[in-house]
Amino acid sequence: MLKPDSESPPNEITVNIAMAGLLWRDRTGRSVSDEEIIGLVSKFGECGVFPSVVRLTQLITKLCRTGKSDRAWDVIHNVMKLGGDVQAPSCNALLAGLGRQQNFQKMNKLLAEMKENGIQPDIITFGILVNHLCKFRRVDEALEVFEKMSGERESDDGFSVKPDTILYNTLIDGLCKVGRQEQGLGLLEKMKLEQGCAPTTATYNCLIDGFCKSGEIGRAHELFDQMNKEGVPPNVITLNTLVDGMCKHGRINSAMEFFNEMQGKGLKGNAVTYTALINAFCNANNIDKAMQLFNEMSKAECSPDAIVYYTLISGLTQAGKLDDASFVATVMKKAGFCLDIMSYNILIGGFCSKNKLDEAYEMLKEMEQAGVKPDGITYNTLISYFSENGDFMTAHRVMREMISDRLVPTVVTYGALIHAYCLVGKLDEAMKIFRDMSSGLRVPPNTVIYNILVDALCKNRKVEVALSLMDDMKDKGVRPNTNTFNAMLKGLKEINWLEKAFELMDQMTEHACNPDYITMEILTDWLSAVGETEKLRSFVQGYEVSASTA
DNA sequence: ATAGGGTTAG
Repeated sequence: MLKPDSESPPNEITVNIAMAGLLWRDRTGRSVSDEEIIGLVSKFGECGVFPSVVRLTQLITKLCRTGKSDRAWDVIHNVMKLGGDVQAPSCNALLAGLGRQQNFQKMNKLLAEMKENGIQPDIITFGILVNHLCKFRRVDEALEVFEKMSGERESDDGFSVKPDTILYNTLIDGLCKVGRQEQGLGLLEKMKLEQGCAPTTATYNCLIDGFCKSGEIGRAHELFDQMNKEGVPPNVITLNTLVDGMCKHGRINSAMEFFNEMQGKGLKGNAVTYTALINAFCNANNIDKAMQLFNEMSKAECSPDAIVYYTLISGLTQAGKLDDASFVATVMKKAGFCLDIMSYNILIGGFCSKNKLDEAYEMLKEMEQAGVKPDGITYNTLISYFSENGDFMTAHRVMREMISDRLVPTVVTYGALIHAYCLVGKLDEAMKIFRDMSSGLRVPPNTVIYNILVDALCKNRKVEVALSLMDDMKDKGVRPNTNTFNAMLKGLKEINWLEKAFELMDQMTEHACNPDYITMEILTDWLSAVGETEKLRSFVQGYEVSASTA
């Protein structure tokens, strides 16, 4: 390694050349550890020689990318301490690293230290801060940074860096992603008033998406009209955002109409457009139309990608058309795509639900040949299939395979077994698994697990045991939901334990568990039969009884 | 900086 005390005195060039080599590998091809490079920087630094801004930034970036942002922090501080010239790009690299770790405390600290050390942050610095805050939905803090950067607050912590279009777009997107699109509109007006911050297609796309996601399709469409009027050209993302928004809010026909209208105007769709539409038609049980759109793609010179294939395979599987689904999988492979784990899982689940175990095994074999490892969901699907069919031996065997495959059974794995044992009336086995998972196996049961058991216990007239499970939930901090109470109330109705039912109704109110139509079905008959309609009336008061069919 | 699929237990 180069030493500061070699014949010629070290200078910036020496350290840069040394680092340039060492960041990758040294002359002999030996890989050099990060610590050696850090040591080098430190050694040179003590002689007053520092890497260039570019080299230092490269080192910081590398450290952050390999999860060593703590060391990156040390390096920056060391260079500062030794009097080296640290500039914004190096700090930005560290900020980005800290941002990926959601370490906002340190990000703020770094910003403060930049100010202390006279390092002028740039627009990128604030871009990183705002971007990461928005990504983790901390939009109010992002807005604070935004106000601080331009020094609008007239306080001494302003930085007088002017925001640009990208920063505005980031903020608007952040606001829209948390449902604050109205506030996003406010920023749109603000940026129009500023120099060099003209709204772009992306600005409108973010806003349109915000209104689409909140179901305000009309407002979204108004924005679309507005951007056209202002001469901001819509692009395929604008098109897709609106098409998807319409599809997701039950307006498939409007979506098709809009798509056709745009195509007529020369704005072509792409695979994303077709995914939205195919997905919508599958969900609306219109497989024919979905297939038709799929076939139209090649004519429109828009070849399907893996997601389009997945969407179709998933839709066909859900419609029970397994033959068609595996045919599409074949076409997909012929087109040069590989099925991913989700596609395999969908197909395996589909074959299991059709009781076609041979085909399911064939898929397993195929995925092994394709080098796609089964994951927890694959195993859970199989465990669920075998348990549901009463083959508990095989179910347990598959679970052991799962474990030897270094996968951890989850609450869903145990849930499948518990549910199946309950269905065949083997409550003892179910309770045994429940106790195992919560004690030794360290898989905390959730509401679903408790609901399966409470329901089964009540159906088997073991109401007292079910009640004790509800106490257990309380102890463990697992929140009951409407289904829990429904199961319990049904059990209480069977044995006509009225006082306990009243108690539970009060608890429902306390837990803000809205009664649904099942609750009402149980209570209406029962309470009117025993002349307690008044109690029922006061119970439903203040609730919107949901008409769900779940 | 902006658009699409998210599969397993009640």
